[in-house]
Amino acid sequence: MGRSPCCDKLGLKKGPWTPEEDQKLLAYIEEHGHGSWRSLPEKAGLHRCGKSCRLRWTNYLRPDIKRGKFNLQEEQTIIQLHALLGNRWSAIATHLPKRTDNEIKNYWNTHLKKRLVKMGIDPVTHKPKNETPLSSLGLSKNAAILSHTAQWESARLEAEARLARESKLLHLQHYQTKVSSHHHHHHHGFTHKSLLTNWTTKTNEEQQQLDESPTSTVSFSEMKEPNPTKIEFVGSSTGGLSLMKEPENNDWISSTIHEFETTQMGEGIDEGFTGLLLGGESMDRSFSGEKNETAGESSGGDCNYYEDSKNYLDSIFNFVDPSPSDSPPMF
DNA sequence: AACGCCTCCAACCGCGTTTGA
DNA sequence: CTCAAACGCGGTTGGAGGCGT
Repeated sequence: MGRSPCCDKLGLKKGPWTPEEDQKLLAYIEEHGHGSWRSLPEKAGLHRCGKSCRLRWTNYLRPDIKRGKFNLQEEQTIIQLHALLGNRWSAIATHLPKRTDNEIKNYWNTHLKKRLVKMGIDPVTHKPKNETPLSSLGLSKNAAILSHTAQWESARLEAEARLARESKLLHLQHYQTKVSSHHHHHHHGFTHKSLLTNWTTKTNEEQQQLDESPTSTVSFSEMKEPNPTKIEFVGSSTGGLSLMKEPENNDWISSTIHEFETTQMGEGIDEGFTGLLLGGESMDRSFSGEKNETAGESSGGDCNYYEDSKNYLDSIFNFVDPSPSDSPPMF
């Protein structure tokens, strides 16, 4: 089957967007919603393909995007979720509602991945590249646990993605009736705001709280879910992680996350894992600057690497499995 | 000033999945 | 059920800007 023509059509513009184009797209979506991306460019008077418009909107023009530097909690969340989910940027982005998957992906590739590499940690597996010294520190068991958990999470993610899609659909219908009846009553002047970020209907107060917090609580409890198992997102408006909770059989994961939040985020955010990985300049210093590393092992490089890697892994393991004795058998 | 190298990120590309006729 | 169109995702690219020489 052939690919869809998309931008192949002659006369369609590519490359950076001009302010005029942004304005056209913004004005059109504000007025009509995006509807079909395919037909949008023509209606909006843009000489772009729908794909390009969608990308511009979702990655740049959307009014609910938080721009600028990632804070510590966001970095921490990305690293932890990446350890669990891998390069599933859109899934990771659902837990950082004001960040786009593209932004997270870029930030990972340009910053976070490099940090891990400098620590001697494989950014793909989140394991130390040289297992041997760390194995002697008793980490191999934890690595196995993490690997198992990652597999489990991977399967769980499929369900999450399905739910998200279904939820999107439900709320799209809700939105389409709403947008025609009451325009321009939201703050920011975008009636579709909540639809585009969190798919659930929220009160203004709830939405305001979300706007001010790094991450948000996303609840699926309102959904007409055909699956009898109740599934919902849990999290705190004070930031940190929001992961899906399946009370029937996976309660320990959410309690694990909750425990992680209270121990890692609530107090001592500069200590341990956070201080280690997310300490910004201090971190960069301890793992030597971009250009000055190389032969300078004199400042105790290797020992610190192993110790730091151990702390890093411990932190992730604490996140996914803080108290193995209390955890139910997984398989 | 000129040049080369590097970093960053917006945008593109190609593919898998979903939708709907 | 089939198949083309549309959508959404993840990988990759290219150009702008920063920095050092």
